[in-house]
Amino acid sequence: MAVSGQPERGRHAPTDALPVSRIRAIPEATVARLAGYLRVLSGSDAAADVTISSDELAALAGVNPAKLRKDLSYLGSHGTRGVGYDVTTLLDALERTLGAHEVYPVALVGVGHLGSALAGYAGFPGRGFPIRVLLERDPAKIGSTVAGVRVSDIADAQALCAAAEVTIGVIATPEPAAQPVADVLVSAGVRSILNFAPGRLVVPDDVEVRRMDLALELQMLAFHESRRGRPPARLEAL
Amino acid sequence: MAVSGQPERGRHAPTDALPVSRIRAIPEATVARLAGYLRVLSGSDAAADVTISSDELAALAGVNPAKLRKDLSYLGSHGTRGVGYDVTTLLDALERTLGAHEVYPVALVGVGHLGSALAGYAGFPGRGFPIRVLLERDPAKIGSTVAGVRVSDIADAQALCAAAEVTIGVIATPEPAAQPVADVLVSAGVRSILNFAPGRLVVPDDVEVRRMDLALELQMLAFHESRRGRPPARLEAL
DNA sequence: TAGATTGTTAATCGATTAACAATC
DNA sequence: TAGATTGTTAATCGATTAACAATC
Repeated sequence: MAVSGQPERGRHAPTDALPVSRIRAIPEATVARLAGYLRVLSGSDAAADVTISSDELAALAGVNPAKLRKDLSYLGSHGTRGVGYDVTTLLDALERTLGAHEVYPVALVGVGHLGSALAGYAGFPGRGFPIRVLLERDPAKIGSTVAGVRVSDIADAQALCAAAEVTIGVIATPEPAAQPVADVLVSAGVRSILNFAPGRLVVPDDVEVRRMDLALELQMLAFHESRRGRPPARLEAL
Repeated sequence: MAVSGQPERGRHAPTDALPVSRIRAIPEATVARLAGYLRVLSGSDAAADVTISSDELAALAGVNPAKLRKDLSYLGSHGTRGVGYDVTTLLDALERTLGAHEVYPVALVGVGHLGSALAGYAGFPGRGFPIRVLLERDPAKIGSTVAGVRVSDIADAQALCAAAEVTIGVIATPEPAAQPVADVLVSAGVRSILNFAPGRLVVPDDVEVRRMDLALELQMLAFHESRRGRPPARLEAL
């Protein structure tokens, strides 16, 4: 596997035997864009062609072609100089790297308006993320059925998540419950959390949290609005 | 206003007369963190103290103290060396810079499960973002009332948004409708859009779009899960 | 071979962080 | 004054982009 006789690149060589896609850590921003490329490529328009150039795909994805090639280089070499990328091969490499071939069972906590709406997304986008567990604290909701799944007691999180082999937890509770719920999910073995409650969660280092913070996003838009010439509707304080 | 007699710092001096907070463009990442500081400071715990140090606030917000001070320096000088930041003054500076004193009327498009849930957030977080207009394409929904607001025809977007002085548009439609809806909002004068539909919107340069892309976030979590030792539940293709 | 396009290097840009002089 | 903490500079780090040699 290792290149024999050649001087080694890195100072240490513990990753020599790993497949190419693991040699370098892929930057977060690149992963996000890779998901974007996968999405545009899967969208039937482009998939019809046998081959696609970095310029074409970059235009579809709305990014700089140099950045796109740099991004794709993290997958290894899947293009042909003078020709472009074979769409099928590239799709496969993207899916493989992103783990998009696999199924990630989801536990969703908080079956209020938002939680129910999320559960209703037909098992979440693209069938890779089936909601297998619904959890609640409110006894009035426990036992009911939402989107075809029985709502269970948050107290049973550990057993249910283990049985359903849950890998991703989604928090759709009111703000004050978010941190305790995260603690419960973590102790139930969940290592990936999507958080719809505002604010930051404190979790162990090996737990990945992605935020969907509506209040934050609105605040960012408000900032930009307030910087525009046009003054907003009305002033409150002051 | 300008420092007389002193050599000028920048090459050009067109911003000399502007208030301190506008002299430098504030990086996007900094704005996001500023919103975080505002949030922790408003959370009654910290607000009780008269003064707070960068170390304390940094700990509360979960960031590096040096970064915090750098971030706050974009607001101008509001701290006292040897003492810390006066909480009231800092809160005011944060609100002023972020435009959090002001009200930003919202138009929400797509009153399905997700849209209704969003509308139900009691006029959106913190009363700064009242939903004034609800828009739909489906005749069956037009005329109904959701969260106390009448659902109107998307065809009337322009008149309704103008009358309500809408500054922020929220897209909660199915994916294929997102781009046309964005076009409608833009032509209705909306310059800030929060998009819950997957994928990228094409808009003029002066329109700010923030994405809340559930599919993308799940994909990011899936990527990290697939890199862990523990193999996920089941393999699909291949 | 000539034309096209990748993969990668190097330059640029911007953001994070450490360190410390200024100063309360 | 001595101790504490800001505001800012400079160093570091990482990501973006341009440019081009490799090569189909």
